[in-house]
Amino acid sequence: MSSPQSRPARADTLVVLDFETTGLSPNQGDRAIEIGAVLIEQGVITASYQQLMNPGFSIGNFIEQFTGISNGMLACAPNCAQVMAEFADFIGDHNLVAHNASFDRRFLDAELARLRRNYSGEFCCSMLLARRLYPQAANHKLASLVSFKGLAHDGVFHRALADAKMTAELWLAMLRDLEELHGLKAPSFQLLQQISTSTKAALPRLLRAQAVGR
DNA sequence: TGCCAGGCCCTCTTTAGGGCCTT
Repeated sequence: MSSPQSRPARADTLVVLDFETTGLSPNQGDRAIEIGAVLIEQGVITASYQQLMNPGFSIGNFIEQFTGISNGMLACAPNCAQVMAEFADFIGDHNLVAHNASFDRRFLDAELARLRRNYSGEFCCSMLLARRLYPQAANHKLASLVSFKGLAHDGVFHRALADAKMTAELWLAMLRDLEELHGLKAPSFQLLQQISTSTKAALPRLLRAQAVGR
């Protein structure tokens, strides 16, 4: 439940996060094995967090190959409870962004529920926003969008901090495009949530209304 | 018993089906 706020949250001050996991569904017993995140404050990345975590069982070969995270690497990592308690402190009460946020939100909720911890920020999905802003992109996978926007990256994919940094750069690029192409300077986080979940048909009217209202 | 993700969007839809995206 959102608490009353005196003014809308900024869209350039939030935490961008990414989980690597043992599979696709915490409801099927999957667990987080790595969390990576960056804090963006007023459009600048000011802090980062990355930690492997031991899920308590061996991960499958597919995940080892997919992420480059091995069972050997996880054997000496702290357990999920230790890491997620620390990470809950990192995110604080910031709003949150992730690429395909419904996935990361499920794992964040599941891991924090085990600790009886909670968080007050709201999620916005960079993938849904990119679908609205860049319908001409070949697809809306994170790596494809990074290439589509010509964003700098270090060639590492499917590791939590690397993906969180790329998502953050994509998010900042979308903020720039909203200002340059649509006249939306310093949009609120709530407006970006609204844009990301609007229908394709409703988007032009929404953007016009925001531009006119300024 | 048999199956096994789930949320979101799009479309010749809406009493539905299929594709995308995340690991």
